[in-house]
Amino acid sequence: MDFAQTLLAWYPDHKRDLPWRDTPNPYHIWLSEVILQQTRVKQGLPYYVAFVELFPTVQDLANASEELVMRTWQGLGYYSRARNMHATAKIIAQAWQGNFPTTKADLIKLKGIGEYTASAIASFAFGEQVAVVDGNVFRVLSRFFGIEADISSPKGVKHFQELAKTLLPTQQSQTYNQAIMEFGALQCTPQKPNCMFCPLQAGCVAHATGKQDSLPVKTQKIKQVVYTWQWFFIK
DNA sequence: AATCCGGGGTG
DNA sequence: CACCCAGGATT
Repeated sequence: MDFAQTLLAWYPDHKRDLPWRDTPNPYHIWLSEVILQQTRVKQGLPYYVAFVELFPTVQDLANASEELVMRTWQGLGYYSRARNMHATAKIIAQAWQGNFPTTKADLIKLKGIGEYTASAIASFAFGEQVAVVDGNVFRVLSRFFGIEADISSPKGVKHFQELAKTLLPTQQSQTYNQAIMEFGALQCTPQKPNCMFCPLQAGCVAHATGKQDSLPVKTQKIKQVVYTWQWFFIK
């Protein structure tokens, strides 16, 4: 069984039951994707529930006050996500008559929707044949194929995006995209991946070479936050 | 290409 | 404390 088929077989028995799964509603999918940017599912889930409850449709979000939108986002961080989301809701409500753009090409033009999110919405909501590449996918691919391209450089990112394209199955590409991300989140985790019980173990380069902990390669300037005893005196 | 944006969990 | 999280925008 090849890479994609193994993940497709693994997925049904392991996937978490999340409210934005198994829905074709592009508005709900978009909400979840924006909320989950650089945010763990456990932290984002209650915010997703709150947004759907307060703003059932994209028109409702568009018509909401900036103050209410920001207040609902309060505590999630990366606040430009909320401002961009609100602006994009207005664009979709007006220029698109409340109907989401249905292609990655059109989606990526919207504020707060980049390469990843455009691909995710196009795949999950509209079944477009595009590979979705997020932090989970970088990790799974770099380990399984033993790729040491640096994911903090545009060149490295491109390398993984090209590889991801070649792996995309012609059938069930949408489910496959969700499967590989879920696999990265639950099985091929950043620290202490569960290699002992892994359906991809036999073909995994990182497992064979013991490089699980050094992949993916990500070189980045470490921002040094200095904590000193002086803080103690700040009242 | 490098920086910035952030709260929260993990080892 | 260092690193990471369903990344994107700006410089």
